[in-house]
Amino acid sequence: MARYPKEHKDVTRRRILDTAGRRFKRDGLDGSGIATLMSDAGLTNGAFYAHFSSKDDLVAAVVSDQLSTQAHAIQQLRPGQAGLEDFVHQYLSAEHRDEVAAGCPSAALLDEIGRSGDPVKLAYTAGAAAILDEVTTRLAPEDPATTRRTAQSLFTLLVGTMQLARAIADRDTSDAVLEQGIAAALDLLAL
Amino acid sequence: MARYPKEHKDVTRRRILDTAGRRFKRDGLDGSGIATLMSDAGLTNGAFYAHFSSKDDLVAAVVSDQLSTQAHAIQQLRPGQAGLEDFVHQYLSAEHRDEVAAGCPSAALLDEIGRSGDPVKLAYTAGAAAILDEVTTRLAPEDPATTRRTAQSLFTLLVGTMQLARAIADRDTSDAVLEQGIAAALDLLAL
DNA sequence: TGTACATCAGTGAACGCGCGTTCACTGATGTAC
DNA sequence: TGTACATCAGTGAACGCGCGTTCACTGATGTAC
Repeated sequence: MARYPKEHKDVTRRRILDTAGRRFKRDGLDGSGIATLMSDAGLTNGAFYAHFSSKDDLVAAVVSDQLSTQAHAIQQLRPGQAGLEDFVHQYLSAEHRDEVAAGCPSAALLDEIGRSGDPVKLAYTAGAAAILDEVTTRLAPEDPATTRRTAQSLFTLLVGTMQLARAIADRDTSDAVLEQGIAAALDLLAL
Repeated sequence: MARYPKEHKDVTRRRILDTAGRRFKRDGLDGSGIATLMSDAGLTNGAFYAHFSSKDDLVAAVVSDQLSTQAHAIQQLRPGQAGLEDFVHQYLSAEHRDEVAAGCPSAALLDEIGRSGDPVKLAYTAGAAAILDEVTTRLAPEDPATTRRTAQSLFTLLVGTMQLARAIADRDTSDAVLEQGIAAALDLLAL
């Protein structure tokens, strides 16, 4: 197999990015090996280095891809604050808590990204800025400084709440954490 | 070496817990191996299983220990809300951001704890409840439900903000994230 | 008080395994003549 | 149109290494006589 049409390699790369995104979020960056990941993508381990120069390179690419996907999803919501309210309900749902692989990359990986090298952090920095910009433009920008603060508060509150809900062993307590989080996030938007 | 006075084994266990706490927070749960960890504690790998039945058992013990240490630290603060304001400033400081090994276990490990098994999650659940109780009792309990919500909001906001600050490559941007986080957390306490 | 023995915290080599990465190779296709 | 060749995405075995865990052993101490 080779000499495929031009787009073939791009298609494969995309498949690796999607597979890696799900695996990383489910099993962590350290908990996901190249060989099993490539096997999940229907390839063998050796093919990996035709697409990425190292695991770190893949991690940076996945972080970048996942965050821009999330920024796009936020763009697609109902316009204005109403969209953010929808987002809060989606984000702090039991479904999102239980579907880590398909969920928010920050909730799944943020502390591991903090332990990563500069290329990964740079990818995250750019991606997070795009998301915060998107949230900020949705909040009426009467007072830009305070609005930026509200956007960041909303983001960190959502991420922290989801991580807490996932770390709690008892389902009822975890559900209650999500409910309190929703109320707190909506309060924040109402200010 | 053996047949030490009664307390000797407890002293060694404590040393392993402290060493493991620092390593886990710095390098992650998956990123810390038993052999190097025991070597840091001045012992050889084999001795580990005289103290813990498995790595998971150690992780659960460390999580429990770290969170109860944090609950105690919160107890020692100035009484009432003033103590919580002090805590916000300590927590969202550049020093705390840069000293992961000595810092908050939730900021360093929360998403990895969410990926762990039930014993670890149970240890976290109990530890987090103790911390939230401590914070709740410091907030005037006029309205217990709302107070609990404020305690949880403060906790998730602090953890999320610290993780975000650590994941950002640019120091100035990270400093700004901490400042915004402090303002948001103090706003929350002022309500 | 002096000696023999039981205890058990800690030693260190070994186990099978999966890790990230390298590399000589394959073989279906597009291109050149 | 038909044949020879170059391309290169993907193969799969191999590398040295660190992982979590097991286990026969050591040897300084407390205890029994």
